[in-house]
Amino acid sequence: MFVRKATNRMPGPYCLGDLGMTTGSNPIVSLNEFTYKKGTEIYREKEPAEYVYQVKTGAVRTYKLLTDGRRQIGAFHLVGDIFGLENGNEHRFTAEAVVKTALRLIKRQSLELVAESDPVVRRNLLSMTTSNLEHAENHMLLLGRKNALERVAAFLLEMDERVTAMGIIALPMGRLDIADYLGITLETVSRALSRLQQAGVLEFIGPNHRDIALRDRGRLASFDLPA
Amino acid sequence: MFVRKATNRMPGPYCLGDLGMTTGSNPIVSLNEFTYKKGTEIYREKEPAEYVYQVKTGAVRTYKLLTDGRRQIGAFHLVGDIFGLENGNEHRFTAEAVVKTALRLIKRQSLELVAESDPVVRRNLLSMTTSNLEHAENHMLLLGRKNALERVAAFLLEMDERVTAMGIIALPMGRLDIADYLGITLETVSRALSRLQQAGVLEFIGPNHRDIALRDRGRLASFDLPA
DNA sequence: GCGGGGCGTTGATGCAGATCAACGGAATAG
DNA sequence: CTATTCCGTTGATCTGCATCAACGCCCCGC
Repeated sequence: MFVRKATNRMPGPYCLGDLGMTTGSNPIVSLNEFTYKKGTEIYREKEPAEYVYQVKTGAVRTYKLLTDGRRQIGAFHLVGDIFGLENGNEHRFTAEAVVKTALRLIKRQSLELVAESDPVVRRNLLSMTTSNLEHAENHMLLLGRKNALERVAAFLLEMDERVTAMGIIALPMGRLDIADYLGITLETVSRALSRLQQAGVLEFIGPNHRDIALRDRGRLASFDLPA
Repeated sequence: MFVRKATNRMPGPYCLGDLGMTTGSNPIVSLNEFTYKKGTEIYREKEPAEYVYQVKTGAVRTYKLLTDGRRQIGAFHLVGDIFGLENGNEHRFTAEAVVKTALRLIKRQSLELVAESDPVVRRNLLSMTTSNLEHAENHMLLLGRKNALERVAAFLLEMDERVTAMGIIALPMGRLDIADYLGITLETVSRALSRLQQAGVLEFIGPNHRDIALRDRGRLASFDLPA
């Protein structure tokens, strides 16, 4: 039931680049780039946090597991997002590529060195942590108190602000990932999406039902946070 | 069903003190102390964050509400805990006194002023935010993927490390607060506690069933994170 | 000290979502 | 191009927790 397929580790990173997060004239920090195949592990929970990552292409999921395989995805990281930033010394989630994904790697040590002297970088680092905290706080409300339809509606609205090109949400992740993010099952996700489609709130564009056009954002929002 | 009693605001704070968080010789920051009656609001979600608070006595709950009254408590703040620290300008939770509570108030502005020049304070502030994030991340796993018994077991183990005096957990909050923290109902909390009592894992000490002695922490832990 | 509301518990019942199952179409490997 | 596996959907059934209800004790105010 809760069996998960083993994921392969990828070998280490290789290339160089620059730090997208800093503003204007900042010293160069040690940078690499690397590509991960779909489903491969980027780092594992409790592993020492050596790098911070930025998504160049693709998508990443970060999650925690219970001993019997139940999984809670904490966040999806899409193009441009930075993840893997820890203030402690080890990662608190496992990170995997949802699809073929290119990452920019920043050596944590070098980043901390820059932060030491640059108040702007320091501020950005803090505001990243704060954003993560805020997201987690909102997600606690969703996981603790929203019903299935509300969760899926909230998910679509979140993705609508993040993966939309020309009004179409192109979901990189499958139903199981969505389910494990929302704390429900993949069947329940599927049923909720079907209901929203039948209600005329959304439309599936492609044949694989991962491309979604929102037809009525107002009504979708009304499925979340009900009166 | 989801009706909540209105909570009264208390007037502003009055007294002075010192900053418990700083290490050793630090400049004095603007400090006040104030007492809140049981159930009174300390600040409200979306309100500008003017102060940071430290619990001197009592306990505080911070929560978010849905429009129909469903409530998710994000954290309980017990003696010594600091809460209300926001990096943005407004509070993201509502805070209420669980019982009669004495708080130390620190003007946010003065704290930021100190942080500007003092790397130690800065580090402490960051590590506080990180602790909050870590707690929220663990709580997402609980809310998304654990069953009722596992949630209550996890709650007891968390409280065991925080409110224990002489091996006895003295819970300041009622069953409804626990339920809204764990994303279940108060009846389910009560039933889980009864089950744990009958299993010999815990014992109610007083007559009001808020004082609990853990008799078998190992078995309690086995109810959480099951194999 | 006494009365009453609040809180915790327990039982009966209901239901949203989990689980089990089957199917069809699409992506992928060869 | 074809075979195979994966993925999303839908239906049937089950179940853990929510809901509804009742009761008794404790605690608080008077």
